Amino acid sequence: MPRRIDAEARTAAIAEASLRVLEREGLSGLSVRGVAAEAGIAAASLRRAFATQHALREFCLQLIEDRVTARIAALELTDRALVDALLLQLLPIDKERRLELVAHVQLGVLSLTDSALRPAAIRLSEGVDRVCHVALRILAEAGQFHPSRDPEYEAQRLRALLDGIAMYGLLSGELPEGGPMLRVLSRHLDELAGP
Amino acid sequence: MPRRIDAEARTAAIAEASLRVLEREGLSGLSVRGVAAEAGIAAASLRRAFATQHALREFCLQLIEDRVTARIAALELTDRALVDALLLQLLPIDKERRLELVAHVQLGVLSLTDSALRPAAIRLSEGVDRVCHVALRILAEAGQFHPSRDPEYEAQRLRALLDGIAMYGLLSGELPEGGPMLRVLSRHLDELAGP
DNA sequence: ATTTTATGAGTACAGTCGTACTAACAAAGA
DNA sequence: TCTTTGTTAGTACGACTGTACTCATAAAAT
Repeated sequence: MPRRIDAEARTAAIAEASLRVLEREGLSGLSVRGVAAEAGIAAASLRRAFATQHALREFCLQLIEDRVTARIAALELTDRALVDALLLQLLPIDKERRLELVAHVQLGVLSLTDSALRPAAIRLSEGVDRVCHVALRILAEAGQFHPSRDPEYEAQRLRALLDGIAMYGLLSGELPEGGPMLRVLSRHLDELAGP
Repeated sequence: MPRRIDAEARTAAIAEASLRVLEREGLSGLSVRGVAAEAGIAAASLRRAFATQHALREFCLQLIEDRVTARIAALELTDRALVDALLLQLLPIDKERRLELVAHVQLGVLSLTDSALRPAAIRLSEGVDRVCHVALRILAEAGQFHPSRDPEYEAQRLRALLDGIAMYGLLSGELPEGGPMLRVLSRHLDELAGP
């Protein structure tokens, strides 16, 4: 009957505008009017797509996970090269990934004091965990993970290392492709092949 | 002549109230009226101590550094036990350290979009770096850092690992003293003694 | 006792916030 | 063509924000 619109595309466009606002202005910029202006729509239209601020914030976290997942799924590599590419998707090595990461930590920090947002933040965190586990399994299948090493320990260590490198990259502005911090990650992965 | 007051104690009390507010309510709670109420003083008095919001936020970061530094200086341990204690001061293992860390990341994330706050945030970050370097030097002097290892690489790796564990601890609520994440750190330090 | 200062409480201003409306308009299905 | 739906734009409300005042009071130094 009526004016049909692609609701999914709308919400996705709004959420992507939200990520841009989050990176440029931070949490305080994630307002109804601000996001609507960034998305180029009326505030009332945004309000139709997301009835509350909480719904918008929650969907932003979901979008980040979706985007990272999609990029990872599109990787056409194997073995160590795949592991490298996998982990790089979670680090601020360029503008696109930095955008996601800034938005991610902004909402993650908000979730520390906004209990309603914690489930979504924890879900995203578990996704990072899964990536680390998968990365180590790929290394193992490629024979680049020494049998004497403890997979669970290494997974948790890799996860912490990854997060720490990401935080460093965010604070220092950028993570140059061949820079010292990425070399730390690469060297760490190298060592996993030995005992 | 006049009613003399301990300005230092006043600003410190205000900043400590700010940290409590930051942990309980997050960045949006760090308002003039909110902090003044938490500190039990009039808003105008807070405004006398800190003329702008930026001054207050900056001083909070400074206070965090001072508190951690003071705790570290008070440690009366040696060798590996000192290193353990040193690094634990930067992790959310109890309420006091969690308070500091939550406030730290809140302001750190704010500094991503508030360039005026970045110098202070970077200063605090460099303090963490120094702690990591010192920790490795203590290990080396205790003979628990294998000569074949690269000190600079290990310092950066330790720093990222520490930050990552801290972030995990914040998100998961608490870091139990003998929990898996602290065992990761301990085991990592163990490995530094070998080649 | 007088002077000097910081305090507390209060008021004010111009913004922004989330949320909730209304009303006019545009487009697609029946 | 008519109906249904989503769009804009605009308004409104109460609450909060940073900043900037006033003013009476309490306390320390002279």
